[in-house]
Amino acid sequence: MRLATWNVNSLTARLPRVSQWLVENQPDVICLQETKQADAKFPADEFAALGYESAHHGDGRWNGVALLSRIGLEDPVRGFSNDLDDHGCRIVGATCGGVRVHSVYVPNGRSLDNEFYDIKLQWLAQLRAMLDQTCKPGDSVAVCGDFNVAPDDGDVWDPAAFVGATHVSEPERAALRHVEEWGLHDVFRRFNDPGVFSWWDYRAGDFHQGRGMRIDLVLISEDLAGRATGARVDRDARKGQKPSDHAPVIVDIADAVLGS
DNA sequence: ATGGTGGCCCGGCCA
Repeated sequence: MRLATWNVNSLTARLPRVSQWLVENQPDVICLQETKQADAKFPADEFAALGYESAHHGDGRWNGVALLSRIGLEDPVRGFSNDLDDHGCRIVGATCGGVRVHSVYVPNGRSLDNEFYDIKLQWLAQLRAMLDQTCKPGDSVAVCGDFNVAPDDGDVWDPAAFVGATHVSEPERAALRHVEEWGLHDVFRRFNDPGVFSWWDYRAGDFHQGRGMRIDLVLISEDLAGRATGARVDRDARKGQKPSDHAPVIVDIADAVLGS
């Protein structure tokens, strides 16, 4: 199973690049964030022509998340599934090939003293609560998306530049760890050194200067993590004409237990 | 330099 996540920063602006990327990279499941589309505008037909079923959760101008799968897509749920506010279409889940997959776009937080920072912490707590309420230990689960949190200082180009800023603060890192402590593994660093990033600001040539962060995560349950065979960022997708400010993250998972 | 770039959609918000 090839599982990917990509914040596309407007699917309307990015559709040609996304379609081409699907053809070239052949993910079985991909989670998209920041589609910035209403459900009626989501190009389900174009994805269907490429072999993907899809579920989208968006109301227009901001946020918007989607799941695409070519290995089945059952029981889609838009929002948190427990009546908690997902603050503008930030989570969609479905069962794909026996794995309960969630595409998430965690609120940015803006700044430590901003009300949206508290909403970010609450949102991560709600994500954990949703897992507790809808999934059992032992289930195959993936939570993939733009978490707007760099898990540790090795996921930031210069930790000193972010003192007092969001994405690196201890409370949000703790909130992310609490999600992982449900039973999810961030396997990326098993296959990559520190300093491999998934997002670079559009401004000031940050991408070409290597000033990025790893905030796009693929979190997978124990059974899947034990079968992970690789993880990478497709930096090429951040290059060229009209890129998203995020690059796709890909994790490959073997179908059977390795070495047995 | 308290900026910068890009998306939405046209003045200002959001990242």
